[in-house]
Amino acid sequence: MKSRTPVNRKPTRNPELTRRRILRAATRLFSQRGYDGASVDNIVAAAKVNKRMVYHYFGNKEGLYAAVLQEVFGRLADMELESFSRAHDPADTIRKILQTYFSFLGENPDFVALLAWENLHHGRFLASNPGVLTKTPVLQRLEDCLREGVRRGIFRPRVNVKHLLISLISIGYVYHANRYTLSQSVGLNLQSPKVLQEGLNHAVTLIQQGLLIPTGGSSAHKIRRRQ
Amino acid sequence: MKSRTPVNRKPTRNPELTRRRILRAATRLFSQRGYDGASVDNIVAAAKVNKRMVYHYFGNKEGLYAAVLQEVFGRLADMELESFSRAHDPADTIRKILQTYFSFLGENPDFVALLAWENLHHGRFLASNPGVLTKTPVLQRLEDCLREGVRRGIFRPRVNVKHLLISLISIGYVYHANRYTLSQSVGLNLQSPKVLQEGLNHAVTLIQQGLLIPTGGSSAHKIRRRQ
Amino acid sequence: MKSRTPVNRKPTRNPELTRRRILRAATRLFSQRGYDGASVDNIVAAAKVNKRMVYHYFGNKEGLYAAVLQEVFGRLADMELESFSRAHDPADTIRKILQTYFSFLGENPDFVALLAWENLHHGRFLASNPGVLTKTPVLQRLEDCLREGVRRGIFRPRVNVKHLLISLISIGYVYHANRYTLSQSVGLNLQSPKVLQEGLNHAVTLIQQGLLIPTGGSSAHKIRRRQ
Amino acid sequence: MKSRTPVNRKPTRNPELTRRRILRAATRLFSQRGYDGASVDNIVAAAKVNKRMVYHYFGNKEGLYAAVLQEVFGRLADMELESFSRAHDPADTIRKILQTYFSFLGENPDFVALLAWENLHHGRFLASNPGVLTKTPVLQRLEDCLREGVRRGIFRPRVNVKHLLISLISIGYVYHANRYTLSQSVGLNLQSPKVLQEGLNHAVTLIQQGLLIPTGGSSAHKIRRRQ
DNA sequence: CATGAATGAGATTTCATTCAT
DNA sequence: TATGAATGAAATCTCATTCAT
Repeated sequence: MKSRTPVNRKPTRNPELTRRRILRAATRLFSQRGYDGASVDNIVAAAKVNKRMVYHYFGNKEGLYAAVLQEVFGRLADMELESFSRAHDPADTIRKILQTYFSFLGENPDFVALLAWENLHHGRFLASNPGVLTKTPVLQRLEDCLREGVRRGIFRPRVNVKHLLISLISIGYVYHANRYTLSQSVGLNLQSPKVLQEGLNHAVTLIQQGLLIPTGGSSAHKIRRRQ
Repeated sequence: MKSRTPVNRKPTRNPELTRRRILRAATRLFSQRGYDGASVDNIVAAAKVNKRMVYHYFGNKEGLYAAVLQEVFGRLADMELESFSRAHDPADTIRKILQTYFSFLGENPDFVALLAWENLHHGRFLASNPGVLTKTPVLQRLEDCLREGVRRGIFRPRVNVKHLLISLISIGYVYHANRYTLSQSVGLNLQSPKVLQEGLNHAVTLIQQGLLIPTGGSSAHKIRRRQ
Repeated sequence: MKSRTPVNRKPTRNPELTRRRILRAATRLFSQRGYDGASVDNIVAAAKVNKRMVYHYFGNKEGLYAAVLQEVFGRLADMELESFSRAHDPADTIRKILQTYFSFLGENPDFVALLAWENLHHGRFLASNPGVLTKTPVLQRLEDCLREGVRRGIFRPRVNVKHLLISLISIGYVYHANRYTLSQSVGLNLQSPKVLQEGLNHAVTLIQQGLLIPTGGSSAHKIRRRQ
Repeated sequence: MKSRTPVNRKPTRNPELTRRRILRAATRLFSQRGYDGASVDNIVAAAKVNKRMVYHYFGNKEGLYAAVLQEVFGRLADMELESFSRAHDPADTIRKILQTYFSFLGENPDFVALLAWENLHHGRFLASNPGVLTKTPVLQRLEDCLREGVRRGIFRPRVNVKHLLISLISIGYVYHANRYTLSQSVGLNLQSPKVLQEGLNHAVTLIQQGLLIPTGGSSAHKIRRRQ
């Protein structure tokens, strides 16, 4: 049984702006420090809004985190819908996919970080918000590409498309997500754009080549039999 | 409404055991929840030791975290020294490296998680504890392997060994580190050992193949020119 | 992780309904959780009205509470005016009064609860809102009844009517207000209508009997002397 | 990932005293303001201890409340074991029980208040802490007393002992628990010791009388038939 | 070596209330 | 009349760390 007489100062009275400011600050801080490392206090200080507004617009910290994930992971979906629409020749398609993921990850460090946080939390938020991360349409595109490559007699048959997509994503991903540890253990400065470009070129060649029909050389033969 | 009747546990008086218990609990909790998510209280509760002991043995929370990193990242170094000792034929070596990293990451989820946390923190602890993660000896081994492959006329020349190592690590790493998000977006259950085995086989073929000298086929030619 | 997509409900534009909805929800929540336990947010959520309306119609939370008390305690006054109108024979009147209070309390758990809250708050609101709980007209009725009983030679003289009224109210009250603790300590399920009916019958006999002129028996004599 | 360097001032280092101080302050404040009305801040301020100690000793606010209930309700159990041990003559026993409850409630306003709070919360804490309020041993004592009274030919047979006990408790209880509202509606100052004493005397007479075998008077006959 | 009591700061969340529209 | 945005204070509880024994 208490009475409280709040003194108001100067309300912003711009709901959309308030919401956006919170979301933007939260995106930055969650991706930098993770769910536990970023406090609501940090976020509202960065967003320059009243703390209460987080609860007004997002319910609670988890709700805010979910909204951030939705927005950031939505960028991937948008990108995937935009790109990969037109058909190219098979080898080019492979290159295009690699390039596109590589660029996207490079330009969206928020995404890279949040994806990593999410995996570390065993996909806990994604599990409770299905639809935030959906099955990628690139899979279909890649399947068509592989089939076409085989039809033209340049690609090996029976390549598993899902595992291939994982390979394509992996190589790009690790350059950005594991920048700091890889720099140390491999001895390459992965912050450098030049090195990143080298990496992408390397990967394109490696994987395009890896899909080709093997030459009749004896050693190549040996390789295939060993698996 | 937890019951808080304090139980006077009698002192353990076993310094080495106490230390190990703390380290074990901390490894689990730090890898599960990260530095911020795991509290000293959580750790001592899991380790069933007195809280003060953490400060006794490790100075503070950061010291404990550093000790955990040292121990866990040390396993990688140990593994790298053990394996890759003697030369096989080049293609086999590639397979062996891939396989070894893949197994190591599968068997050391702590390592995978802590590596990810560390990257998310921009390698902050690794930077202040140099020597925890050193330049890998595998690089030399791989370089020898590549040179031998070229000498035997089966591998392409001018393959960048550092980027190749990154590729080798990447593919294995992502299967384990991005298990949860990849499962959703690609539609493969990466928890399944069978699927993991498929992934490894796929990767071995892809990369071995990717290192071969390309056939004289027109399309392959096109590929190389495009880069 | 509540979903907070705001739904723009269109204004009700029905002042009387809005007021009633607030009052109804507040009555329920205040009686369930007390003044401190029921928040304005709880109440407006239950009433499905805009929070500002509480302040519009009732000034503030205390005003709302006062309005609730007024309404609920008014029911007692109404009941007291309705019942006990015409004279019956004295013993019957006693029974009637007991029965009526008992039923009223059983049918108005809100009243029971708010009365208890009010006592726990040392009658704070009643003190600042005199007239909400007035001296009961039943007192006069009971006095007449006692006098008549004495005149007829069946009731003891010199029975204090105020204390008698307290006794009548007490027994009914406790069955409803202390339902939960009494059930445990006495071992009767006071939720059961059958048990409540037994209790009422028991009380009627006990008190009717208690008002009679004691027999000349030696033991009864002893009792009276002992006090 | 924050660092905090706490500055300690002057630890009390007296666990038993600290615990007692918290418990005493909590008992007072919970009984005065209820669970919701008493804040942990209020309690630690009154107890002059560090807030953290509440959580150290009692887990959380609910745990503290449970401990308070245990202590306060324990007083009733202690009282019940102490009193009512020796046999008196039946009428005296009735008086003794009434008197004892009346005194206990008068001397333990904490108990009265917490009992009321607990009922208002539908016995929520008692339900989760069974054993705090047990079936009273007075029941047995009262049963013996009734039987003896019947044997001696002074008490009516077939009086329900459980309902009688409720009656005995009720009358004493209401004088203390409903002091504020009853004062207003009946017009008696229930704060006054003199009035309380009158009330007790009234109740003793009423109930002792109510247990007697009814006289053969015609009106008394009518009463019994009406039920 | 080991214990658990003690601490101040800060975490998330809810409070009653007022503002602009 | 009605809405929902906005607010400062305070709620419960946890944090990393240090103290006396």
